[in-house]
Amino acid sequence: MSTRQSQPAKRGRPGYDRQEVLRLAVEVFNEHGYDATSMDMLAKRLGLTKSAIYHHVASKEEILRIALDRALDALDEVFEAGESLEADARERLEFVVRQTVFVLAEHLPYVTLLLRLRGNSPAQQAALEKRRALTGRLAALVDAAQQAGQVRQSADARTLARLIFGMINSLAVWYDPARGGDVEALADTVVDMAFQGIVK
Amino acid sequence: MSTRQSQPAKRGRPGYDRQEVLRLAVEVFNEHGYDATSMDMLAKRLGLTKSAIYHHVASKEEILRIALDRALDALDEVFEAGESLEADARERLEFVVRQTVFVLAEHLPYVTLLLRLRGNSPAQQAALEKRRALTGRLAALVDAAQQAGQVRQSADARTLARLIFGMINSLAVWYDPARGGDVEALADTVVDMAFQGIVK
DNA sequence: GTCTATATGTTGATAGAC
DNA sequence: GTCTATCAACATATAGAC
Repeated sequence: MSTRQSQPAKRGRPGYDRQEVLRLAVEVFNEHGYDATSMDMLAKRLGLTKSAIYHHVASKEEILRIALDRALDALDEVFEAGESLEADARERLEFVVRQTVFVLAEHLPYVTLLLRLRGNSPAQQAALEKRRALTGRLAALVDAAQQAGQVRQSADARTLARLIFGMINSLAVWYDPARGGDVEALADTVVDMAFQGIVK
Repeated sequence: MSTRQSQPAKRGRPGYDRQEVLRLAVEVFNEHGYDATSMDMLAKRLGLTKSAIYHHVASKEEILRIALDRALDALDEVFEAGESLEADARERLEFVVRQTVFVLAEHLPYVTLLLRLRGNSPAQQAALEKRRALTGRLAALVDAAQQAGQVRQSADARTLARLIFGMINSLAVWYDPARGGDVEALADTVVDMAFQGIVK
C-alpha cells in the first residue's frame, strides 16, 4: 500500500506525509462537511498552522480530489470484477452488492465524503458524474437479472438500483467500524434485504 | 395553511411573505448545501439585497430552524398515526413505511435539507437528535413485528430499521416530483422491496 | 419593505524569515 | 518543513435614509 512505513516513534514536530494529512483532513471534512471546513480547522487538527499545510498540498480542493479518487477507484474495481464474473446475472448482481458493502466498511471515511457532495466545485461535479455512472452500471446489472427472469419486473431496473444503493449507502450514516465489527454478517443482512425483496 | 392568499398579480417589487422566502431559501440551501449558501446568494435568488432579507427573518439559522420543523413535524405525524393504528405489528410498520414515502415526496425540499445536516450549529444538532428519535421509533415497530413472528429475526431490529430508512431517504437524492409523477406506484415499490426482504 | 453604507470577523492562499 | 505577517475577497449582521 504505502511505499514506506512511518517511523516507529515520531516525537516533537509531526512531520506529516501526504497520506497522514489526507487521512486527518477527510476526518475533519466528515465532521463538518467539506464546504464548512476551513483550512484553519485542518491546521488545528494537524497541530500546524494554515501555511504549513500548503507545503503538503496545493489546495483544499486537491485534498478533496485525492480523497474522492480513493473511494471511486475502490467502487470501480468492484464493478469491474462483478461485470466480468463468469456467472449468471443474479450472481453477478449479488457479488457487486456484497462487495460494495465491504468497500463501504473498509474505506468508510472516503466513501462518506463522496456521498455527501453537493457539486459546488469542479472536483465535486466530476465525482458526482462518476457516481451517476456507477448507478447506471448497477441498473444494468439489475436489468440483466430481470431479463433472465431472476428479478421481478414490476418496478424498473433504475428504481430498484437506486433503492439498493440507498440501502447500502446508508451505512455511511450509521455504520461504526470501531463498534460494529462483523462486516460479513452485515453484508449478509444487506444482501438478504435486497434480494428477498427483488427476487421473483 | 397560510392565513392569507397572495395577491393575484404581484408586479414590480416582489413583496415576499415568510412562506415564500422560506420556500426559495430551502431551494438554494439544497442546491449548494446550507453551510455553503451565503445570505447574498439568497438575496440574489429573491431579487433583493442581503439587508432586505433581515426584514423577513432574524437570521440564516432561523430560516433553517423553521424549514427543519416543517419536515420533522410531518414525519412525526406519520409515526403518531401509525403507532396508534388498530392493527397488527406488520400492518403498523407497513403503514409508516408507506406514509413516510408520501411525506418525502410531498415535502421533498424540506426533508432533503434535514437529511443533509452535519450538526454544525445548535439548530442542526437539535434536528439530528429528533431524527435519531424517529429511527428509534421505526426500530421499535420492526421489533414488535419480529416479536409477533411477522419479520425474520436473523438481523436486529435497529439494523433493519436503518436499512429501510436508507432506502426511503435515498428518494431525496434521486426522486424528481416534476418528472416521476406516480407516488402511489413508488410507495408500492418501496414497501415491496422492504417487506419481501424482511418478512419471514 | 427595500435601499446604501458599514462594522467586524473569517476565508483560502501567498511572501519571506528561520 | 514550519513559522509570522499579510492579502483581497467574502461572511453575517446592523444603522439609518427613503
